[in-house]
Amino acid sequence: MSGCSYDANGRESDLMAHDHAQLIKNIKSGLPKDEVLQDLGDLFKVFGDTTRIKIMYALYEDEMCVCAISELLGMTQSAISHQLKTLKDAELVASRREGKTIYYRLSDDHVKSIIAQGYEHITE
Amino acid sequence: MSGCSYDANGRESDLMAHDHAQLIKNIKSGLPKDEVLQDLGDLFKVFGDTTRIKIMYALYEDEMCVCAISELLGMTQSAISHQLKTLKDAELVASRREGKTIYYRLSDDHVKSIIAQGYEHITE
DNA sequence: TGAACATATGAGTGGCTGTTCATACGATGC
DNA sequence: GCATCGTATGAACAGCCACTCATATGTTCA
Repeated sequence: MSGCSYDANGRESDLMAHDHAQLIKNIKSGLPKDEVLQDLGDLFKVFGDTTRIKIMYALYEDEMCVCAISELLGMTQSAISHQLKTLKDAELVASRREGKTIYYRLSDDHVKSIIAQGYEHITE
Repeated sequence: MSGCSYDANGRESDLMAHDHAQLIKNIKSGLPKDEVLQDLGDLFKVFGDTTRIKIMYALYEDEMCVCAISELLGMTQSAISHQLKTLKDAELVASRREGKTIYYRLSDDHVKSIIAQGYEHITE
């Protein structure tokens, strides 16, 4: 397993250098459910792509239509559309239709907060 | 290119349904440098994995050694060590040595903020 | 209805990434 | 020195993901 000497049943072993069992039990009880942790990872996965970051930044101030985003980023309409779907599935952007055009906007203030925190981290 | 009718030179075209050129110029000037956007994506990529999320959550309250984390998550010491390296390279965790044992901790309050914001987003 | 426009979507593909396995490194105690 | 413990690391491999290409959907206008 882990390699260091602990007692898997929760009792302290003579070989133990530090008390794992109790610590682990405590931390384990404080952790969110696996499902939540999975969802959290999935959410940040959506942030973890430069194209999607650019899209979200583009929508930071105002809504934009798909072709404007495509032009702004110098990328295919198809590529952008696929990414917008990903963003929408994660409920990070929302859209409205106006004739043939579909305008996308950030759906949430969390998006800005998360990006802002990340920005702070890398620029400090 | 994008498929919708805009004038690539920045002038309005008769076919244009909405004024891309000026909008794009404005937004483009407000965007962070490509390098920064790349770094932002790379940062969130680190958050975008369940194992690493679990590790960060485990370190939320207190530091832990590698083998304790391994045991907590029920994963190989090697797997955890690899992920800790990823986290350390992103400066999300820091470590200190105490004899043979190496303790890891969150290196930054941004980590907590980012996770907290993400948590809010998925649980609202 | 048909043509043009704006966007969406499915399949396919190359590149990235998380885990495993084996092994190396560093510290402690004998 | 040598054995052992705790951790790090390189190679290899499987699964995933962002883009491309072709095509479909939905809207407007004539």
